[in-house]
Amino acid sequence: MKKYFTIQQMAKTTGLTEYTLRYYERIGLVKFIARKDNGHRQYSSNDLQWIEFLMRLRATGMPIRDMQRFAELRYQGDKTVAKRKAMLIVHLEKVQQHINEWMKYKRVLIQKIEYYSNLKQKR
Amino acid sequence: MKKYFTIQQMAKTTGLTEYTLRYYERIGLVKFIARKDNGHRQYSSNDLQWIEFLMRLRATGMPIRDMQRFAELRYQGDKTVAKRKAMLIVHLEKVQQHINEWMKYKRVLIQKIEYYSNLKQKR
DNA sequence: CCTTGACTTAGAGTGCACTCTAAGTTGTAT
DNA sequence: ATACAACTTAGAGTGCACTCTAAGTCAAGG
Repeated sequence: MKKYFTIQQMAKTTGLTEYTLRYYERIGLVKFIARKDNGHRQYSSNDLQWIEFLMRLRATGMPIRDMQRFAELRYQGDKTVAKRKAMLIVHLEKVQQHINEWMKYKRVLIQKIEYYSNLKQKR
Repeated sequence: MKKYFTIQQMAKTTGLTEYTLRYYERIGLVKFIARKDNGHRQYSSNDLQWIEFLMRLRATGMPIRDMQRFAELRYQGDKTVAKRKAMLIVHLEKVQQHINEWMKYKRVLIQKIEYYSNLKQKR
């Protein structure tokens, strides 16, 4: 019992616009979306999962170019698993660095806020 | 014994380009940079600290518009401390949210990597 | 019949934050 | 003297990731 989605439903579910969904297809991030008799896209829940994964990669700052590379590998099938894994490991490291950086900046912010609080007490 | 920097030295120290340093002045993020007799900028270590703080705000995703607002308040002096503090508290919350989000995505990445590892073992 | 919601290609426009160029000036260093 | 490193204004260009428009087609539902 498979569930299918129209492009509009996908837009609503993912938060991407229909434009972006077509754009992602155009640039090869998403491929082989099933079509109804009338040519309308029929996204499967599998497609949804893939798009949501893409969204996470974007949200963690992966450039479109790299995502295209990743998608290309994915669509080549299981033989590229090692390469994809390697890409994700590299990306994970970047994500970790980013988190570290932001935590450092967070501390700076907290210090600044504390500094402002102390200033207030003095006057 | 004050230390002064030329724009070139500032560029090197901060990692910003000279263009960007002038641009930040143009849009009001940085003001009242001292000048030598010949009109050349003389950045003080105080200026450096301010610019480095601005860079941290940028690095943590604060839009230029908000930074302009913050800078404006700063240049209005101590009477705006409360407002600046409030801005930083709001920003801190965003930074925290962002860190949480990225940590969530990090876990997703780790799971995916593990999934790939398991796939490999099966073949 | 006509509105709705898809679809197509190709290309233009947007917003952000720079980044650079042009075309000139001025003062210091070799 | 000449090269160098600044400086100015004003505006153009860049790169990214969308976002939208034009101008048309097509098929089902009320």
